[in-house]
Amino acid sequence: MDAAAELFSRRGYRATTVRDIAAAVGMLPGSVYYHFPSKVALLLAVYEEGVRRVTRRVDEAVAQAEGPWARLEAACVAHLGAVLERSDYARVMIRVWPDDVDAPGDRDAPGDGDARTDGNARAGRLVALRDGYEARFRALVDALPLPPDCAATPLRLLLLGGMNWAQAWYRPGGETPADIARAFVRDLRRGLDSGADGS
Amino acid sequence: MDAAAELFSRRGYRATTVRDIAAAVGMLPGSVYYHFPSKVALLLAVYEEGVRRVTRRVDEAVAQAEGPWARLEAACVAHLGAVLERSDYARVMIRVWPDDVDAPGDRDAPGDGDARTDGNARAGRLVALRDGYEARFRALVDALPLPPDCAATPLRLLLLGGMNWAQAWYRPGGETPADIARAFVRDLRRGLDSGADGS
Amino acid sequence: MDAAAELFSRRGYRATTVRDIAAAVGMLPGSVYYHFPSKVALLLAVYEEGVRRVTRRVDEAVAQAEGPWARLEAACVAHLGAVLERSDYARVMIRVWPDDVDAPGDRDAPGDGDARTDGNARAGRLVALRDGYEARFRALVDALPLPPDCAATPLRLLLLGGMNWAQAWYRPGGETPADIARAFVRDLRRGLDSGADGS
Amino acid sequence: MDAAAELFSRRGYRATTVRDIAAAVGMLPGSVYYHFPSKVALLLAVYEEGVRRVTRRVDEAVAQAEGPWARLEAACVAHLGAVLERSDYARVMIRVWPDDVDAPGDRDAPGDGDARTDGNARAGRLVALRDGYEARFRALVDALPLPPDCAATPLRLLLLGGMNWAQAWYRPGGETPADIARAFVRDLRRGLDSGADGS
DNA sequence: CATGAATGAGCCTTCATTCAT
DNA sequence: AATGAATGAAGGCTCATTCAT
Repeated sequence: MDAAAELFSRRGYRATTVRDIAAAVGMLPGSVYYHFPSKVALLLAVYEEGVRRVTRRVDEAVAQAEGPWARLEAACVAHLGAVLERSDYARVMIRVWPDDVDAPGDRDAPGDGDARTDGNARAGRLVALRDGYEARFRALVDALPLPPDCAATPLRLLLLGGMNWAQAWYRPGGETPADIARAFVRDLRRGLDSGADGS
Repeated sequence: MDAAAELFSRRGYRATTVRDIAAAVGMLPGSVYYHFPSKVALLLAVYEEGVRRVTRRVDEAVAQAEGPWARLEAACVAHLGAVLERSDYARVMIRVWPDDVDAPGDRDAPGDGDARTDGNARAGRLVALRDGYEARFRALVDALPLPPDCAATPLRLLLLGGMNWAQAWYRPGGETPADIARAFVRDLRRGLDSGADGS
Repeated sequence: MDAAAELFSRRGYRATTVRDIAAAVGMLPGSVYYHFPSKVALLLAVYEEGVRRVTRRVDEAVAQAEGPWARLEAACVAHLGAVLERSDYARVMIRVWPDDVDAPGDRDAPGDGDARTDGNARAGRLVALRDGYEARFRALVDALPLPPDCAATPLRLLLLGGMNWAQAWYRPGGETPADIARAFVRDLRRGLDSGADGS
Repeated sequence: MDAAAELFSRRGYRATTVRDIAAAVGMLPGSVYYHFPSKVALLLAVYEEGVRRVTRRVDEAVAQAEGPWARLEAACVAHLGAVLERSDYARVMIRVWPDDVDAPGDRDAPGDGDARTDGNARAGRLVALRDGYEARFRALVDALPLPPDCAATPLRLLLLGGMNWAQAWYRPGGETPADIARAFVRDLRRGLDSGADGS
């Protein structure tokens, strides 16, 4: 029944109705609630499964590569493949913003109003899941033999962002996700400045 | 009235109600419709203004820089600054996915089903606006003195994606958007591989 | 399974779900339907049992008392005890209004519209049960040596109403139901007793 | 629009749907929410109005009577008239039990589970309103010249209960509510009156 | 005897939108 | 230029009920 991942990944969380999901599997809306207590719970389950799958895929790919750059490249190939083509579950991780799940009526909750402090539990769960996953990339990038004046953080953020954003422009049929991932890593690895001049 | 940009950028299109927007300016929901024929039209106006603003900002920055890398860097600093801090309008460009505006009831339209062909007019307008803007970056990257075997497209996509995705993790108070943008460009420009080994 | 009486008596008929009842005995909702054909049937069974129990209790109490006033008092002590403390089944008789069981969709049934004439069969059953039980009190009050200008009906209605309504304010810990019942009867008796005899 | 009182008083709170109420005034369900933020709020408004009306009626009647028994009788005539015939609003006070408005899903709320301690705010409001009103009767009964061994509380409870429960059996066409109320008071008075005087 | 899975009608509520004033 | 009142289509969710196993 978890092909609800397909709808969440394609239309986003809010634009997907429980009715849509039910209809997609030939059920009636009420029936969904036998399996999941709420729409949010369904999303959470899908999201978790997405993280689980992409994590396994990446871990396997990394395990088979040698050398820090090769490992990072393997991870990126796995990540981008999952996120663009392989798995609706993984796609959900990218398409759904954590705060999409905040209750619509919970605005101006009592309190000092710092939404980042008393942050919603559900959104928080999503963020935690994503963070847990991305820790892998942190480790991979930290293991790189980088020039002393080059910080790992922006590099990681650039790479992950570039891949995640790919959902905005990627269309099947052109270059494969694997090719794209390899190009990204290669661009970062070697100097792009052919020499000449500069600023 | 266009401080609706704030809500669209913070909560997304679907999670923002016309009521919210009206209330934010002390109006009643019906009154919004005197100024804009529909919620989508409002978004479009905001989106267009966002594109306009970020375009101007980028163009000005580029005009004052010399050399292809410096010009790209200036553009990135302008872009990231707008998208992260400066402008709710610009933020909307990133936060709102074009297909968020597709009519909820227009699903499974009859036809051959190629969403790219019969694509929704409103979503199409948004895409067109974004594409028009991103053409600047295409030109900027094409002007770079790149190694012969290095394609401009993935490079551009990586850079833009890295910047746009920054909305997902950026929090004010740390490194400035300008610093981040410069780090991104620098990382791409010079080689990151310190030499040693590889594979 | 008939500890569903507890829920009906505490929450009322409509506020109690079949799920609640099933869960209270460690079953699943569907399983309830092996034992009872419908929720209404369950209520009816509980209601009947309630009437049966309170009837037995009252009859026993009355049998052991002598004199019309003493018999009435005994009946009231038994009734109020059952209805306030002793039995969830009896409590249901008071808490559930007969028309609570009318089918929600059966409104504006075609016909002459006299709700008392075409009255719903289920509600009617409940009313009949209650009436049958209250006949006891009618007899008890009719047996009282009342002044000639004092009608038995209002007296009975006042007494029964006062007792039944006690569910609205009674809290365990204060005066006992028996004390309350005795006070009610005594308040009515003084002066109503034309003189003759008594308990 | 407050003719929703009619439905609440006739069918009870839970059995009355917002659709019913809207239909009764030729509206659509959503339109009700322009005037009241929720079904509970509507009930509260009706309930409050019911208390207000019955209070005014009783106060006026009491003001025109002289002597403690006459004042009590006047109050009862007013109360029973309102509750049985005059006002749907007043009827709601009797028909709707405060805990009918408790949220259906709020069961097993966190905490030690004493529902009477952490009682629901909405139910509490209803109880407070009713208590405020019934204080009048407390004062009226306390002012009665009762025999020393006769407690005012059970007397009041008997009388109020007898009247409120009348909704369960009263049918228009027979004795009038005023007659019934007078009979109730008279039944109680004879003998309860320590002798002195009266109306 | 009981469960797991599903149904379908209905519920309260939301929300973009309309329109006379 | 804005409001007040309504609309109507959904939306998430509940619940009595069914039924094959």
